[in-house]
Amino acid sequence: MISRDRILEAAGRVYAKHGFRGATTRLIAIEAGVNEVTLFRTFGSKGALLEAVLTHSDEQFSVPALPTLPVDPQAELTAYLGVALDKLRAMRPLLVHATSEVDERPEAARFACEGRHHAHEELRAYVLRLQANGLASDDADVNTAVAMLVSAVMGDVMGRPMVADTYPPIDEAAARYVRCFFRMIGANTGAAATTHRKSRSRIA
Amino acid sequence: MISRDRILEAAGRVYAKHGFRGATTRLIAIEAGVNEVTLFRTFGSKGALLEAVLTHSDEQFSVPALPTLPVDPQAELTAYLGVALDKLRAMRPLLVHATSEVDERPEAARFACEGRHHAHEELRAYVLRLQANGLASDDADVNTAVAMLVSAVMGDVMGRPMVADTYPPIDEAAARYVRCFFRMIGANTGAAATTHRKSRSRIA
DNA sequence: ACAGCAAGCAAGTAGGTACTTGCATACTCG
DNA sequence: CGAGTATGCAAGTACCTACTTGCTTGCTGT
Repeated sequence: MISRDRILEAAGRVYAKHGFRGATTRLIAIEAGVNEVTLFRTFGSKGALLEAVLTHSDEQFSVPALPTLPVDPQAELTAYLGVALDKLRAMRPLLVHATSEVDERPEAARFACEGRHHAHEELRAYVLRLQANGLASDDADVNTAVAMLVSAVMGDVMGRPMVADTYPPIDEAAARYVRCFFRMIGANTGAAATTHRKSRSRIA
Repeated sequence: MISRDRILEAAGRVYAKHGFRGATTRLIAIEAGVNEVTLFRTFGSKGALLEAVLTHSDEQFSVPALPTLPVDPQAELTAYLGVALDKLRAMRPLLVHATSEVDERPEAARFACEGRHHAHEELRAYVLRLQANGLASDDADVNTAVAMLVSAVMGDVMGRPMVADTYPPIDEAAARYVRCFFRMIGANTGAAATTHRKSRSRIA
């Protein structure tokens, strides 16, 4: 039963590279250093194997929750986005293929959607807490703002490898998204340290 | 030579539905109501056909430019985003498949990236014009804000069909993104008509 | 009327795909 | 030691894929 894990991980890699149709059982077997029959004996069929890969993959995906009581919103959000960006970048290839196969393989839908939905709810709740504590303006369009932030993160992860030059520098991305987001929801960006950040506002 | 166009459009539809590997020549021929050999006689190979589909598709894609001299930024941007959203939604399936196949079919990259890059530059230039005319704050992080707006549009197009409930209502989307964007760049949202829009700020 | 060309049709080639079967090998546990 | 179990290997099945060939049909322009 050692091979099971080897196959799972190999399948993950091959699937990430070539998508479902491109991930042939032969390729997966070779990548796992395992005989092709073992693959069928262990998982039954290619479809079942790929399903196992997806559930296995989003079991491993977890982002630390945002604090219930906001104390330093800017730092908290930046850290949250930083972790989310890292984890999402690691699973980008899987995500993009899963997204494109949602129509043909419905089991991919959960994988491609669940995360976004969860993140949206978490962020939305957090902003409502900010509002409740007077840390964000009341007339903000919270839902749209959060949707834009989530899209920014997803867009960064999905698009940066293809068109890097339209995104903020990778090591500043999280912080910049947060600052822009704070302006959207009318939160004062780091009350105490109102640094004059004018010089940083242009890039290329 | 009637069949050439029929094949091109049929190939577009089949490719949009099944991706490159799933778009078999047989399927395309059937969809076009044409014999399979005609397809090879006209385009030479499946790869060449799909390349023709992509170039054909982004020739047709055009969004009206933003005005050189901004007079009603909110209306102008909203209209611009509205058109972009519509056009992108129409080509979403093509886009998502092209994105997932960038690694294997480099000719798909141009198709998947060019639009985003162009839109970013156009929007960025527009915002700089807003700033020059005193219609947007000078300390805004223009590049990041524009990246977030573009991501919001792409995210809406790509994600809404899968997780509709996290996005603003489809008929208000453009306007809401623009309002949030204006807060990001410190633009006064509709100078003359400072309507009390507090009641509209929450959704679900 | 006749040449030329676009298209259909039937059949075939060479290779890849998921998946199966039968048998041999090794390793583990009682 | 001996039974069970996991794995490897060789071969095969049935089907799909891109692409080709040779021949026929029908329409078009001169």
